[in-house]
Amino acid sequence: MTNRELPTTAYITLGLLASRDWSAYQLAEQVGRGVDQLWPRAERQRYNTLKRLVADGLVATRSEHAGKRPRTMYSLTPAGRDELGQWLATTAAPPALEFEGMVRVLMSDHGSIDDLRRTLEEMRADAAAKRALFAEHAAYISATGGTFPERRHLFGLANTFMIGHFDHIIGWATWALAQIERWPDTVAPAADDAQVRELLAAGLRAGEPPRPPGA
Amino acid sequence: MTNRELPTTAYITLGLLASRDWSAYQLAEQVGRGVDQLWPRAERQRYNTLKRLVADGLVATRSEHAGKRPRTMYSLTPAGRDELGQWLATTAAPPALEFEGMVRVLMSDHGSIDDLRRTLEEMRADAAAKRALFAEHAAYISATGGTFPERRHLFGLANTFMIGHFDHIIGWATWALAQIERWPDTVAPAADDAQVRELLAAGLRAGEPPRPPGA
DNA sequence: GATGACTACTGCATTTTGCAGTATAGGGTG
DNA sequence: CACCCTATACTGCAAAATGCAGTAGTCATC
Repeated sequence: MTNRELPTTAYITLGLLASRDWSAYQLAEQVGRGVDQLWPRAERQRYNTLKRLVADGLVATRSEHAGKRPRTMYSLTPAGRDELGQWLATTAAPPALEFEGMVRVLMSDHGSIDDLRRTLEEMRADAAAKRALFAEHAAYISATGGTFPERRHLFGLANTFMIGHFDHIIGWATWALAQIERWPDTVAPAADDAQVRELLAAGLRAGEPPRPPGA
Repeated sequence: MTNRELPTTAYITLGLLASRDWSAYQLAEQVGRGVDQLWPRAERQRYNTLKRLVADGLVATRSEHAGKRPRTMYSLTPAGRDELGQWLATTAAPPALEFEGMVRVLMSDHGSIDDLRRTLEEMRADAAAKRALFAEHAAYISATGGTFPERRHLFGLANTFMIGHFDHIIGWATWALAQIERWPDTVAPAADDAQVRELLAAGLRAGEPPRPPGA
Protein backbone atom coordinates (compact mmCIF):
# COMPACT_ATOMS: atom_id res chain seq x y z
CA MET A 1 0.00 0.00 0.00
CA THR A 2 2.97 2.32 -0.35
CA ASN A 3 1.56 5.28 -2.16
CA ARG A 4 3.97 7.64 -3.70
CA GLU A 5 2.61 8.91 -7.01
CA LEU A 6 2.11 6.25 -9.67
CA PRO A 7 3.66 6.57 -13.13
CA THR A 8 1.40 6.89 -16.18
CA THR A 9 2.25 3.33 -17.22
CA ALA A 10 0.48 2.19 -14.04
CA TYR A 11 -2.75 3.93 -15.04
CA ILE A 12 -2.61 2.39 -18.49
CA THR A 13 -2.38 -1.00 -16.79
CA LEU A 14 -5.30 -0.18 -14.49
CA GLY A 15 -7.27 1.03 -17.49
CA LEU A 16 -6.79 -2.25 -19.34
CA LEU A 17 -7.65 -4.31 -16.26
CA ALA A 18 -10.83 -2.27 -15.88
CA SER A 19 -12.22 -4.03 -18.95
CA ARG A 20 -11.21 -7.60 -18.13
CA ASP A 21 -8.60 -9.78 -16.44
CA TRP A 22 -5.30 -10.42 -18.18
CA SER A 23 -2.07 -12.28 -17.64
CA ALA A 24 1.12 -10.22 -17.48
CA TYR A 25 2.10 -11.21 -20.98
CA GLN A 26 -1.32 -10.50 -22.46
CA LEU A 27 -1.25 -7.14 -20.78
CA ALA A 28 2.18 -6.32 -22.16
CA GLU A 29 0.98 -7.45 -25.57
CA GLN A 30 -2.16 -5.29 -25.45
CA VAL A 31 -0.09 -2.22 -24.62
CA GLY A 32 2.05 -2.99 -27.64
CA ARG A 33 -1.06 -2.93 -29.84
CA GLY A 34 -1.51 0.80 -29.83
CA VAL A 35 -1.34 2.64 -26.52
CA ASP A 36 2.44 2.53 -26.70
CA GLN A 37 2.21 5.02 -29.59
CA LEU A 38 0.82 7.48 -27.05
CA TRP A 39 2.99 6.49 -24.09
CA PRO A 40 6.18 4.84 -25.33
CA ARG A 41 7.95 2.92 -22.56
CA ALA A 42 10.22 -0.11 -22.50
CA GLU A 43 8.44 -3.46 -22.46
CA ARG A 44 10.34 -4.26 -19.27
CA GLN A 45 8.47 -1.52 -17.48
CA ARG A 46 5.13 -3.18 -18.13
CA TYR A 47 6.14 -6.12 -15.93
CA ASN A 48 7.74 -3.93 -13.24
CA THR A 49 4.69 -1.71 -13.01
CA LEU A 50 2.37 -4.67 -12.57
CA LYS A 51 4.36 -5.88 -9.54
CA ARG A 52 4.21 -2.43 -8.06
CA LEU A 53 0.43 -2.34 -8.48
CA VAL A 54 0.05 -5.70 -6.74
CA ALA A 55 2.25 -4.48 -3.87
CA ASP A 56 0.07 -1.37 -3.61
CA GLY A 57 -3.10 -3.46 -3.45
CA LEU A 58 -4.58 -1.95 -6.59
CA VAL A 59 -4.40 -5.20 -8.50
CA ALA A 60 -5.09 -8.77 -7.30
CA THR A 61 -3.56 -12.03 -8.55
CA ARG A 62 -5.05 -15.47 -9.13
CA SER A 63 -3.37 -18.67 -10.37
CA GLU A 64 -4.47 -20.51 -13.50
CA HIS A 65 -2.73 -22.83 -15.90
CA ALA A 66 -2.55 -23.08 -19.64
CA GLY A 67 -1.54 -26.70 -20.20
CA LYS A 68 1.13 -27.58 -17.66
CA ARG A 69 2.48 -24.06 -17.40
CA PRO A 70 1.11 -22.04 -14.49
CA ARG A 71 0.16 -18.47 -15.28
CA THR A 72 -0.91 -15.66 -13.03
CA MET A 73 -4.04 -13.75 -13.95
CA TYR A 74 -4.35 -10.16 -12.78
CA SER A 75 -7.55 -8.31 -11.92
CA LEU A 76 -8.50 -4.85 -10.71
CA THR A 77 -9.40 -4.39 -7.04
CA PRO A 78 -12.01 -1.82 -5.95
CA ALA A 79 -9.10 0.33 -4.70
CA GLY A 80 -7.57 0.09 -8.17
CA ARG A 81 -10.78 1.17 -9.87
CA ASP A 82 -10.98 4.07 -7.47
CA GLU A 83 -7.41 5.13 -8.16
CA LEU A 84 -8.11 5.16 -11.90
CA GLY A 85 -11.13 7.38 -11.46
CA GLN A 86 -9.22 9.79 -9.26
CA TRP A 87 -6.38 10.03 -11.73
CA LEU A 88 -8.79 11.09 -14.47
CA ALA A 89 -9.79 14.07 -12.34
CA THR A 90 -6.21 15.41 -12.23
CA THR A 91 -4.25 17.35 -14.84
CA ALA A 92 -2.23 15.55 -17.52
CA ALA A 93 1.40 16.28 -18.37
CA PRO A 94 1.69 18.30 -21.61
CA PRO A 95 2.40 16.29 -24.76
CA ALA A 96 6.05 15.83 -25.75
CA LEU A 97 7.45 15.04 -29.16
CA GLU A 98 10.73 13.20 -29.72
CA PHE A 99 11.82 13.77 -33.27
CA GLU A 100 15.42 13.01 -34.12
CA GLY A 101 14.78 13.53 -37.82
CA MET A 102 13.79 17.13 -37.22
CA VAL A 103 16.93 17.69 -35.13
CA ARG A 104 18.89 16.52 -38.15
CA VAL A 105 17.03 19.02 -40.32
CA LEU A 106 18.21 21.80 -38.01
CA MET A 107 21.81 20.59 -38.12
CA SER A 108 21.79 19.65 -41.80
CA ASP A 109 24.05 22.54 -42.81
CA HIS A 110 26.88 20.24 -41.73
CA GLY A 111 25.85 17.47 -44.08
CA SER A 112 25.04 17.14 -47.77
CA ILE A 113 21.78 18.13 -49.45
CA ASP A 114 21.29 14.43 -50.23
CA ASP A 115 21.47 13.59 -46.51
CA LEU A 116 18.73 16.13 -45.93
CA ARG A 117 16.61 14.81 -48.77
CA ARG A 118 17.00 11.24 -47.55
CA THR A 119 16.07 12.21 -44.00
CA LEU A 120 12.88 13.87 -45.22
CA GLU A 121 11.99 10.90 -47.39
CA GLU A 122 12.49 8.48 -44.52
CA MET A 123 10.31 10.60 -42.27
CA ARG A 124 7.56 10.58 -44.84
CA ALA A 125 7.78 6.84 -45.47
CA ASP A 126 7.72 6.04 -41.76
CA ALA A 127 4.69 8.26 -41.19
CA ALA A 128 2.87 6.74 -44.16
CA ALA A 129 3.47 3.22 -42.83
CA LYS A 130 2.18 4.13 -39.38
CA ARG A 131 -0.81 5.95 -40.82
CA ALA A 132 -1.70 2.80 -42.73
CA LEU A 133 -1.52 0.79 -39.51
CA PHE A 134 -3.92 3.10 -37.71
CA ALA A 135 -6.27 3.25 -40.67
CA GLU A 136 -6.32 -0.53 -40.81
CA HIS A 137 -6.99 -0.76 -37.11
CA ALA A 138 -9.86 1.72 -37.40
CA ALA A 139 -11.42 -0.36 -40.18
CA TYR A 140 -11.04 -3.47 -38.04
CA ILE A 141 -12.69 -1.83 -35.02
CA SER A 142 -15.47 -0.52 -37.24
CA ALA A 143 -16.11 -4.00 -38.62
CA THR A 144 -15.72 -6.17 -35.52
CA GLY A 145 -15.92 -3.89 -32.47
CA GLY A 146 -12.39 -4.83 -31.44
CA THR A 147 -11.09 -5.95 -28.06
CA PHE A 148 -12.72 -3.08 -26.16
CA PRO A 149 -16.12 -2.56 -27.80
CA GLU A 150 -17.27 -0.43 -24.85
CA ARG A 151 -14.55 2.07 -25.75
CA ARG A 152 -15.07 2.29 -29.50
CA HIS A 153 -16.19 5.92 -29.32
CA LEU A 154 -13.08 6.92 -27.37
CA PHE A 155 -10.86 4.98 -29.72
CA GLY A 156 -12.52 6.88 -32.56
CA LEU A 157 -11.49 10.20 -31.03
CA ALA A 158 -7.89 9.15 -30.41
CA ASN A 159 -7.56 7.41 -33.75
CA THR A 160 -8.65 10.53 -35.60
CA PHE A 161 -5.90 12.38 -33.79
CA MET A 162 -3.23 9.86 -34.73
CA ILE A 163 -4.21 9.75 -38.39
CA GLY A 164 -4.13 13.54 -38.49
CA HIS A 165 -0.77 13.52 -36.78
CA PHE A 166 0.77 11.26 -39.40
CA ASP A 167 -0.92 13.19 -42.18
CA HIS A 168 0.68 16.31 -40.83
CA ILE A 169 4.14 14.73 -40.95
CA ILE A 170 3.51 13.41 -44.48
CA GLY A 171 2.22 16.78 -45.66
CA TRP A 172 5.04 18.71 -44.09
CA ALA A 173 7.74 16.39 -45.46
CA THR A 174 6.26 16.66 -48.94
CA TRP A 175 6.25 20.43 -48.66
CA ALA A 176 9.82 20.51 -47.29
CA LEU A 177 11.06 18.29 -50.13
CA ALA A 178 9.52 20.73 -52.61
CA GLN A 179 11.18 23.64 -50.82
CA ILE A 180 14.68 22.17 -50.98
CA GLU A 181 14.21 20.94 -54.55
CA ARG A 182 16.33 23.75 -56.02
CA TRP A 183 18.74 24.24 -53.16
CA PRO A 184 22.31 23.81 -54.44
CA ASP A 185 23.44 22.71 -50.96
CA THR A 186 22.34 22.98 -47.32
CA VAL A 187 24.23 26.20 -46.60
CA ALA A 188 23.57 28.74 -49.34
CA PRO A 189 19.82 29.33 -48.89
CA ALA A 190 20.50 31.14 -45.61
CA ALA A 191 21.72 34.07 -47.69
CA ASP A 192 18.52 34.32 -49.75
CA ASP A 193 16.56 36.72 -47.60
CA ALA A 194 13.33 36.50 -49.58
CA GLN A 195 13.25 32.72 -49.41
CA VAL A 196 14.02 32.65 -45.69
CA ARG A 197 11.29 35.18 -44.98
CA GLU A 198 8.90 33.06 -47.03
CA LEU A 199 9.82 29.89 -45.13
CA LEU A 200 9.27 31.56 -41.78
CA ALA A 201 5.96 33.03 -42.92
CA ALA A 202 4.73 29.64 -44.18
CA GLY A 203 4.49 28.32 -40.66
CA LEU A 204 2.42 31.25 -39.49
CA ARG A 205 -0.04 30.98 -42.34
CA ALA A 206 -0.40 27.22 -42.02
CA GLY A 207 -2.91 27.32 -39.20
CA GLU A 208 -5.81 29.27 -40.62
CA PRO A 209 -8.28 27.79 -40.07
CA PRO A 210 -7.00 25.18 -37.56
CA ARG A 211 -8.05 22.12 -39.62
CA PRO A 212 -11.36 20.55 -38.67
CA PRO A 213 -10.61 16.81 -38.99
CA GLY A 214 -14.05 15.66 -39.99
CA ALA A 215 -14.98 18.50 -42.34
CA MET B 1 38.44 8.33 -27.28
CA THR B 2 36.10 5.55 -26.18
CA ASN B 3 33.67 5.25 -29.05
CA ARG B 4 30.53 3.38 -28.44
CA GLU B 5 27.61 5.03 -30.20
CA LEU B 6 26.84 8.58 -29.08
CA PRO B 7 23.34 9.58 -27.93
CA THR B 8 21.38 12.15 -29.92
CA THR B 9 21.94 14.73 -27.17
CA ALA B 10 25.64 14.55 -28.05
CA TYR B 11 24.98 15.47 -31.68
CA ILE B 12 22.83 18.38 -30.63
CA THR B 13 25.75 19.62 -28.54
CA LEU B 14 28.16 19.15 -31.45
CA GLY B 15 25.71 20.97 -33.71
CA LEU B 16 25.58 23.99 -31.42
CA LEU B 17 29.36 24.05 -31.02
CA ALA B 18 29.69 23.96 -34.80
CA SER B 19 28.42 27.55 -34.89
CA ARG B 20 30.47 29.02 -32.05
CA ASP B 21 32.09 28.30 -28.70
CA TRP B 22 29.97 28.15 -25.59
CA SER B 23 30.30 27.53 -21.87
CA ALA B 24 28.48 24.55 -20.41
CA TYR B 25 25.77 26.71 -18.97
CA GLN B 26 25.25 28.70 -22.17
CA LEU B 27 25.01 25.44 -24.06
CA ALA B 28 22.43 24.05 -21.65
CA GLU B 29 20.51 27.31 -21.96
CA GLN B 30 20.56 27.26 -25.78
CA VAL B 31 19.18 23.74 -25.82
CA GLY B 32 16.37 24.95 -23.57
CA ARG B 33 15.49 27.62 -26.13
CA GLY B 34 13.84 25.32 -28.61
CA VAL B 35 15.68 22.11 -29.57
CA ASP B 36 14.40 20.50 -26.39
CA GLN B 37 10.92 20.57 -27.94
CA LEU B 38 12.28 18.14 -30.53
CA TRP B 39 14.53 16.11 -28.25
CA PRO B 40 13.32 16.38 -24.65
CA ARG B 41 15.95 15.26 -22.15
CA ALA B 42 16.72 16.17 -18.54
CA GLU B 43 18.88 19.27 -18.12
CA ARG B 44 21.30 17.12 -16.17
CA GLN B 45 22.10 15.17 -19.30
CA ARG B 46 23.37 18.27 -21.09
CA TYR B 47 26.26 18.49 -18.62
CA ASN B 48 26.95 14.74 -18.61
CA THR B 49 27.04 14.57 -22.38
CA LEU B 50 29.51 17.42 -22.61
CA LYS B 51 31.99 15.58 -20.36
CA ARG B 52 31.63 12.50 -22.47
CA LEU B 53 32.38 14.48 -25.62
CA VAL B 54 35.53 15.95 -24.06
CA ALA B 55 36.65 12.46 -22.99
CA ASP B 56 36.07 11.26 -26.55
CA GLY B 57 38.17 14.10 -27.97
CA LEU B 58 35.31 15.54 -30.01
CA VAL B 59 35.19 18.74 -27.98
CA ALA B 60 38.10 20.80 -26.55
CA THR B 61 38.14 22.98 -23.41
CA ARG B 62 39.76 26.33 -22.70
CA SER B 63 39.74 28.42 -19.51
CA GLU B 64 38.40 31.94 -19.34
CA HIS B 65 37.05 34.10 -16.58
CA ALA B 66 34.00 36.27 -16.24
CA GLY B 67 35.00 38.60 -13.41
CA LYS B 68 36.76 36.52 -10.77
CA ARG B 69 34.86 33.34 -11.57
CA PRO B 70 36.65 30.93 -13.88
CA ARG B 71 34.57 29.40 -16.63
CA THR B 72 35.37 26.72 -19.11
CA MET B 73 34.65 27.40 -22.76
CA TYR B 74 34.00 24.47 -25.05
CA SER B 75 34.81 24.25 -28.75
CA LEU B 76 34.47 21.69 -31.51
CA THR B 77 37.57 19.75 -32.58
CA PRO B 78 38.06 18.64 -36.20
CA ALA B 79 37.18 15.11 -35.04
CA GLY B 80 33.95 16.48 -33.58
CA ARG B 81 33.02 18.25 -36.81
CA ASP B 82 33.71 15.04 -38.65
CA GLU B 83 31.54 13.00 -36.29
CA LEU B 84 28.65 15.42 -36.82
CA GLY B 85 28.90 15.11 -40.60
CA GLN B 86 28.98 11.33 -40.42
CA TRP B 87 25.97 11.21 -38.18
CA LEU B 88 23.94 13.17 -40.73
CA ALA B 89 24.60 10.43 -43.26
CA THR B 90 22.96 7.77 -41.07
CA THR B 91 19.27 6.99 -40.51
CA ALA B 92 17.29 8.75 -37.79
CA ALA B 93 15.12 7.04 -35.18
CA PRO B 94 11.41 7.36 -36.03
CA PRO B 95 9.53 10.16 -34.25
CA ALA B 96 7.80 9.29 -30.99
CA LEU B 97 4.93 11.09 -29.34
CA GLU B 98 4.33 11.08 -25.58
CA PHE B 99 0.79 12.20 -24.94
CA GLU B 100 -0.65 11.48 -21.52
CA GLY B 101 -3.75 13.56 -22.28
CA MET B 102 -4.67 11.24 -25.14
CA VAL B 103 -4.18 8.21 -22.90
CA ARG B 104 -6.72 9.77 -20.56
CA VAL B 105 -9.13 10.19 -23.47
CA LEU B 106 -8.91 6.45 -24.09
CA MET B 107 -9.53 5.64 -20.43
CA SER B 108 -12.11 8.35 -19.86
CA ASP B 109 -15.01 5.90 -19.62
CA HIS B 110 -13.89 5.51 -16.00
CA GLY B 111 -14.20 9.21 -15.24
CA SER B 112 -16.84 11.89 -15.68
CA ILE B 113 -17.68 13.71 -18.91
CA ASP B 114 -16.43 16.87 -17.21
CA ASP B 115 -13.03 15.26 -16.64
CA LEU B 116 -12.89 14.51 -20.35
CA ARG B 117 -13.97 18.01 -21.32
CA ARG B 118 -11.40 19.55 -19.00
CA THR B 119 -8.63 17.32 -20.36
CA LEU B 120 -9.45 18.40 -23.91
CA GLU B 121 -9.55 22.05 -22.95
CA GLU B 122 -6.19 21.81 -21.20
CA MET B 123 -4.67 20.14 -24.23
CA ARG B 124 -5.93 22.90 -26.45
CA ALA B 125 -4.76 25.69 -24.15
CA ASP B 126 -1.30 24.17 -23.80
CA ALA B 127 -0.93 23.77 -27.55
CA ALA B 128 -2.11 27.34 -28.15
CA ALA B 129 0.47 28.68 -25.69
CA LYS B 130 3.29 26.73 -27.32
CA ARG B 131 2.17 27.72 -30.79
CA ALA B 132 2.36 31.36 -29.71
CA LEU B 133 5.91 30.82 -28.47
CA PHE B 134 7.03 29.37 -31.78
CA ALA B 135 5.25 32.07 -33.77
CA GLU B 136 6.94 34.73 -31.66
CA HIS B 137 10.30 33.10 -32.14
CA ALA B 138 9.77 32.95 -35.92
CA ALA B 139 8.94 36.66 -35.98
CA TYR B 140 12.04 37.37 -33.95
CA ILE B 141 14.28 35.36 -36.29
CA SER B 142 12.69 37.04 -39.28
CA ALA B 143 13.38 40.47 -37.81
CA THR B 144 16.85 40.00 -36.31
CA GLY B 145 18.36 36.85 -37.81
CA GLY B 146 18.56 35.24 -34.38
CA THR B 147 21.48 33.45 -32.73
CA PHE B 148 22.18 31.21 -35.73
CA PRO B 149 21.65 33.39 -38.81
CA GLU B 150 23.42 30.84 -41.01
CA ARG B 151 20.66 28.37 -40.17
CA ARG B 152 17.61 30.57 -40.66
CA HIS B 153 16.40 28.55 -43.65
CA LEU B 154 16.58 25.29 -41.67
CA PHE B 155 14.88 26.87 -38.71
CA GLY B 156 12.15 27.98 -41.11
CA LEU B 157 11.52 24.40 -42.16
CA ALA B 158 11.42 23.04 -38.61
CA ASN B 159 9.39 25.95 -37.29
CA THR B 160 6.73 25.41 -39.93
CA PHE B 161 6.48 21.83 -38.74
CA MET B 162 6.09 22.81 -35.10
CA ILE B 163 3.41 25.40 -35.80
CA GLY B 164 1.52 22.86 -37.87
CA HIS B 165 1.89 20.32 -35.10
CA PHE B 166 0.33 22.60 -32.52
CA ASP B 167 -2.36 23.67 -34.96
CA HIS B 168 -3.23 20.04 -35.42
CA ILE B 169 -3.63 19.55 -31.68
CA ILE B 170 -5.73 22.72 -31.41
CA GLY B 171 -7.89 21.73 -34.35
CA TRP B 172 -8.37 18.20 -33.14
CA ALA B 173 -9.25 19.27 -29.58
CA THR B 174 -11.78 21.75 -30.89
CA TRP B 175 -13.35 19.05 -33.04
CA ALA B 176 -13.35 16.55 -30.17
CA LEU B 177 -15.02 19.05 -27.84
CA ALA B 178 -17.75 19.54 -30.44
CA GLN B 179 -18.17 15.77 -30.75
CA ILE B 180 -18.67 15.21 -27.03
CA GLU B 181 -20.90 18.28 -26.65
CA ARG B 182 -24.10 16.22 -26.46
CA TRP B 183 -22.70 13.11 -24.79
CA PRO B 184 -24.65 12.45 -21.59
CA ASP B 185 -21.62 10.68 -20.09
CA THR B 186 -18.42 8.96 -21.20
CA VAL B 187 -19.92 5.48 -21.48
CA ALA B 188 -23.19 5.62 -23.42
CA PRO B 189 -21.93 6.76 -26.86
CA ALA B 190 -20.28 3.36 -27.40
CA ALA B 191 -23.78 1.99 -28.00
CA ASP B 192 -24.61 4.49 -30.75
CA ASP B 193 -23.37 2.57 -33.76
CA ALA B 194 -23.90 5.36 -36.26
CA GLN B 195 -21.93 7.85 -34.20
CA VAL B 196 -19.06 5.44 -33.59
CA ARG B 197 -18.86 4.62 -37.28
CA GLU B 198 -18.82 8.33 -38.02
CA LEU B 199 -16.01 8.97 -35.51
CA LEU B 200 -13.88 6.21 -36.96
CA ALA B 201 -14.48 7.42 -40.50
CA ALA B 202 -13.56 11.01 -39.60
CA GLY B 203 -9.94 10.04 -39.12
CA LEU B 204 -9.71 8.36 -42.48
CA ARG B 205 -11.20 11.30 -44.33
CA ALA B 206 -9.02 13.85 -42.53
CA GLY B 207 -5.95 13.38 -44.64
CA GLU B 208 -7.08 14.17 -48.17
CA PRO B 209 -5.17 16.02 -49.39
CA PRO B 210 -2.29 15.81 -46.88
CA ARG B 211 -2.22 19.53 -46.03
CA PRO B 212 0.33 21.65 -47.86
CA PRO B 213 1.52 24.03 -45.08
CA GLY B 214 2.28 27.04 -47.25
CA ALA B 215 -0.67 26.82 -49.59
C1' DG C 1 12.56 -37.59 -29.88
C1' DA C 2 15.07 -33.69 -31.93
C1' DT C 3 14.57 -29.11 -33.77
C1' DG C 4 13.06 -24.64 -34.31
C1' DA C 5 9.84 -21.00 -33.45
C1' DC C 6 6.95 -18.81 -30.30
C1' DT C 7 5.31 -17.76 -25.56
C1' DA C 8 6.23 -15.79 -21.09
C1' DC C 9 8.71 -13.83 -18.49
C1' DT C 10 13.30 -12.50 -14.93
C1' DG C 11 18.02 -10.63 -13.79
C1' DC C 12 21.27 -7.33 -14.10
C1' DA C 13 24.49 -3.81 -15.78
C1' DT C 14 23.97 0.83 -17.60
C1' DT C 15 21.68 5.10 -18.46
C1' DT C 16 18.70 8.71 -17.33
C1' DT C 17 16.17 11.43 -14.32
C1' DG C 18 14.94 14.46 -10.60
C1' DC C 19 16.30 17.28 -7.27
C1' DA C 20 18.70 18.92 -3.55
C1' DG C 21 23.01 21.12 -2.61
C1' DT C 22 27.03 24.37 -3.32
C1' DA C 23 29.30 28.45 -4.44
C1' DT C 24 30.28 32.77 -6.71
C1' DA C 25 28.69 37.35 -9.06
C1' DG C 26 26.23 41.45 -9.31
C1' DG C 27 22.82 44.73 -7.86
C1' DG C 28 20.09 47.16 -4.62
C1' DT C 29 19.19 48.80 0.22
C1' DG C 30 19.74 50.84 4.90
C1' DC D 1 30.11 49.11 3.16
C1' DA D 2 27.77 45.13 5.31
C1' DC D 3 23.82 42.60 4.11
C1' DC D 4 20.53 40.29 1.42
C1' DC D 5 18.49 38.74 -2.69
C1' DT D 6 18.51 36.78 -7.09
C1' DA D 7 20.73 34.87 -11.02
C1' DT D 8 24.47 32.12 -12.75
C1' DA D 9 26.86 27.78 -13.05
C1' DC D 10 27.18 23.83 -12.08
C1' DT D 11 27.88 18.71 -9.03
C1' DG D 12 26.39 14.60 -6.26
C1' DC D 13 23.48 11.03 -5.45
C1' DA D 14 19.42 8.09 -4.87
C1' DA D 15 15.86 6.24 -7.55
C1' DA D 16 13.74 4.99 -11.90
C1' DA D 17 13.93 3.37 -16.61
C1' DT D 18 16.16 0.90 -20.32
C1' DG D 19 18.26 -2.72 -23.09
C1' DC D 20 19.21 -7.12 -23.63
C1' DA D 21 20.75 -11.47 -22.58
C1' DG D 22 19.10 -15.52 -20.34
C1' DT D 23 15.71 -19.20 -18.99
C1' DA D 24 12.22 -22.29 -19.48
C1' DG D 25 7.83 -24.17 -20.99
C1' DT D 26 4.75 -25.16 -25.41
C1' DC D 27 3.52 -26.59 -29.79
C1' DA D 28 3.98 -28.17 -34.43
C1' DT D 29 6.74 -30.72 -37.76
C1' DC D 30 9.71 -34.04 -39.41
